[in-house]
Amino acid sequence: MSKKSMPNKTITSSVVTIGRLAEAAEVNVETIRYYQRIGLLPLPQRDYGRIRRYSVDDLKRVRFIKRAQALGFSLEEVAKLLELSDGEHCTETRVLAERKLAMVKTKIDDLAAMQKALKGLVTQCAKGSRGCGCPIIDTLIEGGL
Amino acid sequence: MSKKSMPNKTITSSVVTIGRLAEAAEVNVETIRYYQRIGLLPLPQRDYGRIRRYSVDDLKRVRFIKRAQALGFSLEEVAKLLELSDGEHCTETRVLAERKLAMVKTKIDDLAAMQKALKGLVTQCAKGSRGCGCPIIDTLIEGGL
DNA sequence: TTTAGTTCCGTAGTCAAGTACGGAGTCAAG
DNA sequence: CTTGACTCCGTACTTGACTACGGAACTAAA
Repeated sequence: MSKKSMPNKTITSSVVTIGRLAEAAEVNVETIRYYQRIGLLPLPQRDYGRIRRYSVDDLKRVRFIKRAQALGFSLEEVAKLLELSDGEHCTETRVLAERKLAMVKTKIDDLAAMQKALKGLVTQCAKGSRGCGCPIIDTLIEGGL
Repeated sequence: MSKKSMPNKTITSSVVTIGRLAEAAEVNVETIRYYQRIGLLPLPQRDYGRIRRYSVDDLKRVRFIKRAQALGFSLEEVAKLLELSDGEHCTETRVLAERKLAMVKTKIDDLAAMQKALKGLVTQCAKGSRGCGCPIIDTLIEGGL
């Protein structure tokens, strides 16, 4: 049982303990408990004895949280995104979704600009031109000195 | 002089004090000082008297930092990105740039997936279909239950 | 020349997001 | 039925990224 190995750990049994969930999601056990405390993760029923059992859905949820975070969303924002999933209240949900969409679009545009700059840099460096700097800074500026 | 107003404050004079720089970049004065302390922002010479003067380049730099942060880069990563700008050491720079490029690509893909999910949600909601939830969570999962 | 409004600098406090700890309870294998 | 690994829970500590504070120095306008 390797601790940190092949990309993407899988849960074979669909009902596991916190330890195996954490391992599969590649986070600390305490992180799971933390997410429960702040309400980001539901505390599952304890079907078998005193110890809680987690499902594949829980794993998906944790992974989603982690990746959304890597995209610059705070846990509070992630919570909002997750709310959309199980949303009633259509109108409300829609407004929120549209707001998030705008946010996402900006991020994509910014990253695309950054990508372009980095690509340019790599090309320059490949050519072996000396002093291969590039004005990366300019990539994320939308006017207004 | 409105404190928080029109998008994108401009620096008219190209040589300003820390207060005006902070205002233009829409950050706290202390944030500027913090960035200087950790070496993210160069401390400018004090040409006129004891007080430091900042240029448009400094403003650009702060704005870049803020936007890169919003894209999920830590200040340490931002520092690396900025190093690329004034980079000598072509080979090294290139390796780093390529690594960052991969990172950026992943982010863009993730965001694109999220965008798609959100769009789907908005459409569903617009149709007024009841119980308009969507599996946003699934958007950021690349296989491996 | 006064003086209100900065700026400077060091140090300390805050907030989000974890991480660690310790003792008691639980479970599964031997 | 013991034993070693794991879980539970509360509380406390840590880290990254600011944010606030306070007193001395500076600067520009009246």
